[in-house]
Amino acid sequence: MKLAKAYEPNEYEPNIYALWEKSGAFKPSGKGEPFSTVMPPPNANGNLHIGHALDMGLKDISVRYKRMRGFDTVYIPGADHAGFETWVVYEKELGKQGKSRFDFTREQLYGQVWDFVDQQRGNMELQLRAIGVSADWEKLVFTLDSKVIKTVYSTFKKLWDDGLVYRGERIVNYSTKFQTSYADIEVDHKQEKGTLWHIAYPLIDRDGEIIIATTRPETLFGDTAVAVNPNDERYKDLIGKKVRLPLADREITIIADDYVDAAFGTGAVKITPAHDPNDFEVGKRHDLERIQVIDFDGTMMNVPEEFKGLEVVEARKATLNALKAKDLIRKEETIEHTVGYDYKSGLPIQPLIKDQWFLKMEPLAKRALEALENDEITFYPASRKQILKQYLQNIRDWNLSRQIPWGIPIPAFQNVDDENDWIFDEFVTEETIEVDGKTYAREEDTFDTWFSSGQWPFITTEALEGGDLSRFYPTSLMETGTDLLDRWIARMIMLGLYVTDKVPFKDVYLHGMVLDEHSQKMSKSKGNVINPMDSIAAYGSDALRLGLIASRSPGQNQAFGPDRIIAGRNFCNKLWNIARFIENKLGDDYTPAAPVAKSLADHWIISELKTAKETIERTLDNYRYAEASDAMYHVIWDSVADWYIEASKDQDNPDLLAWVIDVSLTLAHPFAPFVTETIWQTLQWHDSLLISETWPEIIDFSEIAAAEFSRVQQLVTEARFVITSLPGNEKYGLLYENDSLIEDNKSLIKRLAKLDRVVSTYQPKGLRLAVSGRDAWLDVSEETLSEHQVNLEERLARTHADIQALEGRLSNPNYVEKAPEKLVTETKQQLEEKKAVVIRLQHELEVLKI
RNA sequence: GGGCGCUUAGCUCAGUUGGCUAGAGCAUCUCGUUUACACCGAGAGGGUCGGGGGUUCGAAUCCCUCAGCGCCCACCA
Repeated sequence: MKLAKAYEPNEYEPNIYALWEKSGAFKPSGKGEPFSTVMPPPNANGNLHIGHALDMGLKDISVRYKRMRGFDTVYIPGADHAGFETWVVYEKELGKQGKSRFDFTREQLYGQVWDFVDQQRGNMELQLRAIGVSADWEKLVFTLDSKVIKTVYSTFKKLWDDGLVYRGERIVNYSTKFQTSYADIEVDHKQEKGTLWHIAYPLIDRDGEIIIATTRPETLFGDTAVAVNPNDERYKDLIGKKVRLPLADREITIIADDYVDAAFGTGAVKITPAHDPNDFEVGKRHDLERIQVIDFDGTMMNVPEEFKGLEVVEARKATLNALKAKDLIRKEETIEHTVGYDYKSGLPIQPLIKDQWFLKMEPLAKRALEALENDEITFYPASRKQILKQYLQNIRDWNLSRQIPWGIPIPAFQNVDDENDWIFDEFVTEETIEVDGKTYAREEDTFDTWFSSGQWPFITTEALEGGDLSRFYPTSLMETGTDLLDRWIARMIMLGLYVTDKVPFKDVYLHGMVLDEHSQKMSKSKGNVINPMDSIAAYGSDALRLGLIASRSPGQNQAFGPDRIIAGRNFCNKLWNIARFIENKLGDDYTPAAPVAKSLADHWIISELKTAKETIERTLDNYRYAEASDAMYHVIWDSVADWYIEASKDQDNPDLLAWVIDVSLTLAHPFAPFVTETIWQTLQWHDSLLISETWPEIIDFSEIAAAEFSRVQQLVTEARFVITSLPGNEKYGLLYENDSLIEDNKSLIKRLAKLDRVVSTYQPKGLRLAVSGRDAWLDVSEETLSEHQVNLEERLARTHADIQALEGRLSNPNYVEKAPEKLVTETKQQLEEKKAVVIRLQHELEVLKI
């Protein structure tokens, strides 16, 4: 088959993917040591972004590489119902239809979102295929599959039985926009300027007032105390006295608590247990009443009529106005403080009291810490392990409840006659159940998505059931974004250890964010988003993958622009054209025989491929993808294309040429799977799939012959350099004296250096190629030669400087004694070579002067 | 307040046990229609590796310090 002049990825990629999928190449072989990785399930609610392309691409490189190296390999794909994330998207859809969640029952909503997600999912899975992931699709797990729910429930039951799960009234981070609570780590903290208002609370039973300082005056209606530090002399005799709460016309007591910092504000703090986590704690210590004044929809409640129903922002203004009217504001100061925001809506998070299911994290974190101490998991980059440890050391209990219908229902029921009587039951499709003659009502909340995601490795490998993938647990590699270190990685480790007694993965690779070409975060609003599907359509899947991994190191955010994709595209085309040349050279009826190195170039290219292969192995074994890709790129472009192909136009060795293309394609396959497989399929001597090939074996070659070829290269490079610096563009001949290397490689050198002729002579003249270290001259005219005197002198000076540096090093006794012997020997050798060059150059200059 | 990271060529970045003349892609300049490729070939220019100090025979790499940038965590109202 004849190849088109340029590689057109879109013509081949879908067919190649279908070929792989149909052949069963993605399935584990059942032979060899297991290698497994689990896809961080993309949200089933939309399109993949560039970060997915990076994430999936990196993993796929490892998977393809390990598969070729004979591991029993599996890449388990997934899709995430993405509870809250999907819910937000769906609620927006409802809004467009003029409806709200309150128009439907929980079952109706669940069904509707299910259908919505079902439509989106197919699209997402097609995109994963376009990216080229070699995942075992038959093993795909959706986070709402029954087996997921079953495992999640059994884990919850175990936690319940072990007393690690509890229901409690706590201040939770609440999104009034989406009407659900968040986990602590989902709150976006922003440092900003705010106002600290000093407000006078009049004393009762005596004259005077106490001035409190607050940034949230609107919560004043919920105050149930004023607190001061017990050691604060200013307020000592006020402790226990009562004040009149302005506007609310209620009496509250001044209490003493160590929590209060006498140096901050006025040293007196209003205590609002229902709307501030610290005040909540103070309230517990002093047994204070909790008055909720902000409703779950973000409007005021339990307040005087004029404030009722106001949004928080409005309520603040109204409260301040009312206080001003009564002349109770003593001072306003600007302060820097941190405000928690809803990461999704951008609105402030309201701390509100709610009964929620919590998980006691300390015992779980303790085991995770032990595993980290014991180096049971290797992190790439290593520094993230320390960060994770710190997180685990300061861990807080995890709020598992979400007030959204889209998710896994929490399998708990409450006795309708006794609010403290909760039982575990999986019969969540019923609103009420009867147990022991008592009626129990279903918990309406669902689990935080990350509670199920946190069990992903042992769920997907069916480690608990001993399914046919259970041999892959613990998984080999977990690869995801750095931003998921605490919300996902930490939880997988903790829950993995808790449920299976094993760490869920051996290696963790964390990649940074893909930024735009000016190092700005990509976002729809900035309009700087690179869509992976657009890139694939324009340049091909391999180009995108090559571009994304180039020069990227773990954990580091990195800029990315079209230049890199284009460089990847160009490489694919280069590979394509190497193949075209070889196909043309070998002909349609070529059948390969055992390759044997004949020419110097043959020995050299085998040596080059060997070095590259070893580099790729060493780097890929340590997930240094960029370096591996770089080694692959350069051996193919620089060594195979620029030198070996050129040399083979002069001295051909068909069997070795076939071997070189095969090895090149195999080495490149993990990085550029589509183009390499496409080419493989067109080479008529293959009837197999490249994806299922084994990693190349290097054939015999002579180091000496390979080194000889390097010398030919040196001479050619020197000749090219000198020729380009000469005026005009005439062709020159090469003269040489008694040099068998040149003699034996005459026509090769002539071709590579584009010389007119190469002839042996006893009377050399012209320009000596002194730096090449050979007795060779370019046959140039006397005029050209004298014009080149300056050039020669420059080179002589440079060589002298090199010699000085080398001699300096060798004259240092410490260097000679302490540096490795090999290094010292090399230095000596270099010195000798440089000296020889000087002699040649000097001789040349003398001749010129005559 | 605590922690982490970054600062290397015009741009974006590699450089993992300290060791040849510090690399890549893109960009720039010169030349090139050679029977794979202009999505190309040949060649070139461009860096006191943020500043200062230290350890070492030897530092982009290790230590200290200063400066600038970025991120994460944390209940100071």
